[in-house]
Amino acid sequence: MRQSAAHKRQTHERIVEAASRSFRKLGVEGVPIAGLMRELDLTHGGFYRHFDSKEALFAEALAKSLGEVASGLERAGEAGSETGGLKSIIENYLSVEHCLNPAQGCPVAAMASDIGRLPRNVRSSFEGGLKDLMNRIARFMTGATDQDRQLSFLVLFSGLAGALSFARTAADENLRNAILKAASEFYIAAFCDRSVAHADANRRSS
Amino acid sequence: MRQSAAHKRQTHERIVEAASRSFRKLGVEGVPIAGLMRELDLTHGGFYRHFDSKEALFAEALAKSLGEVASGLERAGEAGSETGGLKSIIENYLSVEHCLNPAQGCPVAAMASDIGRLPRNVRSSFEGGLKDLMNRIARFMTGATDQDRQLSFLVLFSGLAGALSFARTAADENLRNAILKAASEFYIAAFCDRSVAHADANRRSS
DNA sequence: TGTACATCAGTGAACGCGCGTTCACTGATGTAC
DNA sequence: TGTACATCAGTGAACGCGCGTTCACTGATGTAC
Repeated sequence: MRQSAAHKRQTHERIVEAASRSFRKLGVEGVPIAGLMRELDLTHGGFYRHFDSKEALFAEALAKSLGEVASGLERAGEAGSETGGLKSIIENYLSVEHCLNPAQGCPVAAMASDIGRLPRNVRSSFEGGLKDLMNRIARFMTGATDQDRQLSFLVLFSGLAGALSFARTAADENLRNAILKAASEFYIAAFCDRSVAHADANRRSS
Repeated sequence: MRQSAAHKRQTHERIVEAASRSFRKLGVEGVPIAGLMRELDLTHGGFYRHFDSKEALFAEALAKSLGEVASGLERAGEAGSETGGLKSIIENYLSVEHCLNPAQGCPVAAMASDIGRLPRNVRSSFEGGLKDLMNRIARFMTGATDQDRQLSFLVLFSGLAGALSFARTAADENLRNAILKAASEFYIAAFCDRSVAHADANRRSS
């Protein structure tokens, strides 16, 4: 029952899509290939017509979800452009909705520790996707040079991911929401209002 | 070959100690019980004389490492008290050394995503340890009330953990060090120098 | 103090299970003539 | 346009392995007399 080339591409895409959601929700080890394929009404044997290994799928799913996050943040930034865009980006990232839906959210917040333990070559390809993200969003940052804005973005992004990831560890809903709110206000004040502290830090480091 | 009660306590402690290091380095799934016991020149069968399950060990190891982090940060804060303490805490947390040694470092930075996926009861006990940590370190924060200082601490702590965790995903050493440096300078500027932005955020949230 | 017995920390084989990966096979699709 | 053949996406059984956990056993330690 061979399928057409177009159908193969579609199946490949469906696997990556489902994997990217499951990995974010359950972690790499929490997603068996057989289960993933069953979810798509396929059997596990066919998996290796599409990917060399589970790790290769993970790398591809990670890249895809990182690209989606970039698009989402870009959209949020453009939608809120009358207040500089960045405020919308921060509020969007630290929303209760994002916190409650890791499967559709940022892979860094959902899997930072898993990514850190990956073999070097996979981390390098991840770094590529990350630089794309950085280049698309850095324009919303304040800062004199491109490099300033890029570094600022990395600081902000890691802080946002840390806050979201941390909020998700909270068992108590009130604590979780308090963290999201406080972090959101802090980063908006630090990076949007006048970015005093932040500009200082950059100036001193140069 | 029954051992004395004192010897049992000592063995228990050795297992927790080795586990807390291995879990931080390799993640929960990366540490088989048999391997852990072998590392201590024991066999895996005896494990269940000490713990109900692997998960119970994880909870205990997590609590222990969280307590050690609290002590380390407290020590750093007191050592650098002439500059307010907080600067030392931040520099200590975001040091290259901490980044390169997850096994001896902060469990939140090393395992945030794993913790978020834990069953609720384990997350609740983790939250207890976290509140201890918060209560010990919040005194180094600026802020009018206890609650202000505690919330500030949570924002700072999650940001630090995010930056460290993110730096560890970087395949490129220069990028990794740049993130650590930029984040360190940013958080020092935001929370130590005058804490302008931060005080603003707190004021607005009340 | 000595003796008989219960306890239980630690051993090592075994159980049951789920996982990533492989492979012979099927049959619809694409291609060469 | 029709026919013969090669390709290869997907199937489902199987392989090999490592894991968490259990269990009968051992023998030093603690306890009761």
